[in-house]
Amino acid sequence: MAEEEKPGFVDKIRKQSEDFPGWYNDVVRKAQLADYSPVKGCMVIRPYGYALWENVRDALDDLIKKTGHENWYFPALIPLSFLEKEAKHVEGFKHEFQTVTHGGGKELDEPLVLRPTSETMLASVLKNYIQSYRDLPMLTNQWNNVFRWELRTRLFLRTREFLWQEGHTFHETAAEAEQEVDAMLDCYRQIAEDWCAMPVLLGRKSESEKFAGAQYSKSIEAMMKDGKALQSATSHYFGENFSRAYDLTFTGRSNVREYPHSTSWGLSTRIVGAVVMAHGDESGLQLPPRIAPIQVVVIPIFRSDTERAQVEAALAPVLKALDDDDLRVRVDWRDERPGFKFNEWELKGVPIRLEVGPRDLAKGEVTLVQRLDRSKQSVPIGDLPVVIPAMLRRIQAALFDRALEFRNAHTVRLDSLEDLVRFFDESVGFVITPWCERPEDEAIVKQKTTATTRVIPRESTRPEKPCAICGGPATTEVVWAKAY
RNA sequence: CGGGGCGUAGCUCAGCCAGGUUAGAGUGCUCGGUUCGGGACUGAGAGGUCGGUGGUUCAAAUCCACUCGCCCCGACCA
Repeated sequence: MAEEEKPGFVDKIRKQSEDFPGWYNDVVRKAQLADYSPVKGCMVIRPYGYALWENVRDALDDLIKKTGHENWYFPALIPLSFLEKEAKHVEGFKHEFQTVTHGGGKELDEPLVLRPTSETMLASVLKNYIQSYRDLPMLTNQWNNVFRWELRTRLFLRTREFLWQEGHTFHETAAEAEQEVDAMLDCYRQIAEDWCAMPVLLGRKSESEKFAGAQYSKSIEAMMKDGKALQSATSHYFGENFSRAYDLTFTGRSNVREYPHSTSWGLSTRIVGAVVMAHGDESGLQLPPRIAPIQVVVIPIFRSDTERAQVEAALAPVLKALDDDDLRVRVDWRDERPGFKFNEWELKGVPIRLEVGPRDLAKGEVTLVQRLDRSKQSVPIGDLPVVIPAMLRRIQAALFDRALEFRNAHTVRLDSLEDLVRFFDESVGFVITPWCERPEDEAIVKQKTTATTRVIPRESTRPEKPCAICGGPATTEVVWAKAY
């Protein structure tokens, strides 16, 4: 019988190939990553999803600390007047404010805004700690929640409250601050590529796509399996914008008051949604081993109490072989049939399944099955300490390679508006064109295709051909895509 | 915020158009038996303010109005 015909199949997950958004919702909820909550637009992150986030978080926290930053914590409530000091910033965010107006049953003299981001709080607070060039660079980070009044929400991708880290730094010179922007963007590239196995494009955002209040923004962009782009982290250069708005100054080396140059950069729980959509398939999640909450799930197989005892005894040396702090192993002793467990752990994306049953025991071996392609192999128990870590590394690399191959297969270079419009009419993916950087061109393309500019790639050079949209002299290449 | 779709058991849904016994199915859940290498079978059982409010009617899951929520597509949006 085909899997689709089996009773209850429809209760599992919708097909990725037929209904991508429905598939995404099903996978997130049925793999128990997250769920809807009693509060509109806000989600509950369940233990399996939170463990996944923790693994990404810990890896990034490590990088942030290794690059010299320290973690702080700042208040979640920001006086409205703080936010209003930087005109473009407040203009960009005011429609998303969620505001506390009452305390102790009385109306507050001044409303407090639930932080949508903390540039204004940081500038207001850090001016007390920055007096001299000797206090710079000030390299801060905080892990927190932020609130934005989104009109259309999706689990992990866009919610009214979400978790992230926001780094904020202040520097003596523009050059040093700009280096910081690139250095942190590279940390994000490492998290995306080396940990989440998602190849990303690095580059600068267009003027119309940049962060409110920034001089420029950079981002990493990943391709999802439906060909859409997901902005997976951003890094912003503010110049003196925030320092001036908050009158944050330091005494420079020549004894004059100067404005420091600042940056901010963030990566959020959205990355979890990215991992789901970058690697998942019809059976559910596929988690990169380095961030998988469970890397190896052990399925004992037995038909009687006698066999159960035999399997249990045989499992002792297996678990001992896998007893490594760097290996995350779970044994599934639940009273269910093996096939049920196979399907469930595939839905949850566990990279390796280790089966131990009578047939294996007779040979002194176990069966390893890779989530990647369901390939099976028998391995002597004694070889597990070597075979398992090697297999996890190969799976990690294979997921990255597969995602890169997918992206390459869905990326084209085009030179005209007609070709670009036709591409988005009948296809999905990234389109690279020469561009003159006029915002008017973005409006035209968006109106015709709903695609937007994602990044001006870091490595792009001035093209010889004219702007694909208006025919004017092109100044750069740009990547167009439909985006989340 | 605009357009479309949908709210009936934990989940997926039927019933509504054409109002009429005690509101159903599958799956899940609890207990028992047989099973167990790709989503088992079977017996018994628990589980529902039919999203909410108001209206029409002898009678509303079903018709009407309002409202709340969810999903999709847009707009908006680091």
